[in-house]
Amino acid sequence: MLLSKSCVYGVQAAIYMASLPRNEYVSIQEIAGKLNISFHFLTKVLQNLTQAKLLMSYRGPNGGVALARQASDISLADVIEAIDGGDIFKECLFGLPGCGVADPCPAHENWTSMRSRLQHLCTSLTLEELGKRANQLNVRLANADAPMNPAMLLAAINSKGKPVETK
Amino acid sequence: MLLSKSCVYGVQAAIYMASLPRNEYVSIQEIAGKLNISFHFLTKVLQNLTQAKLLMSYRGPNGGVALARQASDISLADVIEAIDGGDIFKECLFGLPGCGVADPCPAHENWTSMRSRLQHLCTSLTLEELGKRANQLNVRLANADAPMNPAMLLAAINSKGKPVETK
DNA sequence: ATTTATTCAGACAAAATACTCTTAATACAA
DNA sequence: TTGTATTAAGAGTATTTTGTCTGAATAAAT
Repeated sequence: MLLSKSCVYGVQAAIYMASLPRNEYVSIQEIAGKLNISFHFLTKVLQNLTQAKLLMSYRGPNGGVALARQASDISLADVIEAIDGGDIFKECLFGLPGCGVADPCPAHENWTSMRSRLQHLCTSLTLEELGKRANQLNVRLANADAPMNPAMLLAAINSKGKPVETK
Repeated sequence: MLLSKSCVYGVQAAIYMASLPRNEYVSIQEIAGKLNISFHFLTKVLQNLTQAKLLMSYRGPNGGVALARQASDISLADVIEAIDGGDIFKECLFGLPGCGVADPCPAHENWTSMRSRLQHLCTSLTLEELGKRANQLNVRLANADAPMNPAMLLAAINSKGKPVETK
């Protein structure tokens, strides 16, 4: 996979926070529950994001984490780099150290152009945009067995008359 | 990294074979030596390629492995899929199972277009092309501390009068 | 003050990946 | 027909990644 699992979790959590109506502290418990991720593991992952100043955290009752900047000012690339490091956008396809114009691998030209497209995509996708999309009907952030998003819940209520019972 | 190490080794070996003047059986010893890869590990990796009918193998003295089809008829994607599986070209950016038009993640649209570019690149890059490039001066297939490729050796001899001594 | 809810830090365990080694099977050569 | 060079198969080890757990630090509420 392109992104490590840690990285995916971090991205999902960041998008989840950006999808909320207001940027308030949310407990990692809540995020982990909504996204079906191990709480303790997510805690570790999000520490990377707070250390990178993408999140701010607050301890104690009603504490949690929140975006440290406007969602429109945090890119997908910011989150990815904070967790997996910036190498994704620099690395050789074959992982050869020093692969570059002076000393390229046979796929260098092709790969650098792919890579910069990828980087461009990730730097131009903001949490704001991703958060908006996450709120749309039939869009989901995590595994199918995770709780529905607000839009889906609302739709389910409206169409059925009463919400489906969950065990 | 996008590709597993096993996969990179397999790709490197395949390109190495395609870079040779004729498609003859080459011992895995030789390949592993030239590419600075553990012999036993490479053996395992290449077994995937022979099972996938991309390589043919022959045991006993003067045995080895060789491309099972013309280098122009084997794509980078063929090799990648034989080792890492075809999921690379199908997977969701976040690894969500079932992510698709009906049930997308927030990055679905952007990612599918990137992914298909990647797939197109890998299916259109043939071992023939990559092998040719590997034979060019200052192009290398593996780590810098691996032996030089034929073109580099030749150039070194011609420019210096005698080859550089290596410890 | 004490309890409670939270993040932070780090030890530990499990799983996946990468790598090593040994033995078997095969085929050539003397 | 015995030895030798090679791939095949699979057991075993090491490293990295993923995940779990426990305790400390912090801050609010009672």
